Amino acid sequence: MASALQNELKKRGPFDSVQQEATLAMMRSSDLLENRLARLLREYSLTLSQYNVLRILRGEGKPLPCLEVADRMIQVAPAITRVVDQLLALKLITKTQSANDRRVFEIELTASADRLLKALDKPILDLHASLLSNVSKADLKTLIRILEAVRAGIRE
Amino acid sequence: MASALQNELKKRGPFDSVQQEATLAMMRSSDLLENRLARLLREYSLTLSQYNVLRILRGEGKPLPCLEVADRMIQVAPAITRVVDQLLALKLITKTQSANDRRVFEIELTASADRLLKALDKPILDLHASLLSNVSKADLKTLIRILEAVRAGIRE
DNA sequence: TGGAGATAATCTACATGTAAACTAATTGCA
DNA sequence: TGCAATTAGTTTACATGTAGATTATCTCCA
Repeated sequence: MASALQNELKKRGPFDSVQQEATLAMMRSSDLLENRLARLLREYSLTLSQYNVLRILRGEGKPLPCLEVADRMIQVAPAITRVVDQLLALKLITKTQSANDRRVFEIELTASADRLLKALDKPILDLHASLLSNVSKADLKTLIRILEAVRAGIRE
Repeated sequence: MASALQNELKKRGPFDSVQQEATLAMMRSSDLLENRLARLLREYSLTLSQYNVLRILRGEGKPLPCLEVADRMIQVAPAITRVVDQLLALKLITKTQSANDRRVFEIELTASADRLLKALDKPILDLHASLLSNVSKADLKTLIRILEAVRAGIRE
């Protein structure tokens, strides 16, 4: 015999929950944002992955090993290898074998990448601002805080 | 001459903003959640896309045209065509040409899909609950509310 | 010192997502 | 009526993400 609660849930499918709704909301919102960002970057012949690698390297301000970059992108090693190859071909990074540990290859931005990133700053900033223009700063800070808790919980 | 504000921003790279931080937070959180869900679904030989199609069809409770399903997934038409083909091969859906409009193909769950979804309900519910277990219900509701505003703003 | 296990990165294979061009069918309107 | 524009869906081509196996190097410790 179905409970009243179960009957109520049936309206939105069995076993629905606020956790499920939140997860779907995050995935849908993120997809939309990714699409918009990718569309802007395409005008500069960059993919989102490529841009992220460049952004991380600039954020760090010094050369980084490949897998260090992968970690910060929640990406898997083979994907980084490919992106690094692409960026090398575009002469946006250099890759040098570390003297200390010859397994490690360190990645560094070229001057050309610095210029490209500089040219991208304003358009990217504007896009971010415009995409989230109808969300208050206070809400954005709340959002960031809650999402931090989400990620902390996922990684155990 | 650099302003005090610019100097301050330099700490985290030029032109950083709360909007940018929020966007990155959403994308990273969503990626983590997607990975976990995909991992669970793989045990049932389903991809996240396939599961989403099934879930949407069950939620609707009646047959839906292909592109109607695509809309709700923020997916592009060709991707749906492929997923539909896969689900057809797995005998989890049926596809019938509409009599009213012969351009339209309506998709419907099979009894086998109903059983599969039923078997998945509990594990999926548990996973969602566990992934977000350290976020309070109140925060989840706030999260959902803010994300709705985010999406409303993106679609104009 | 030397071998087992760990680590950085790559290679291969495959599934998925997106864009662009295309087909078939419908609608609107002149 | 009939043709232009629109819409549903497919096909093709290509870029990206993930898994699993592999290579090269390093670390630890018996």
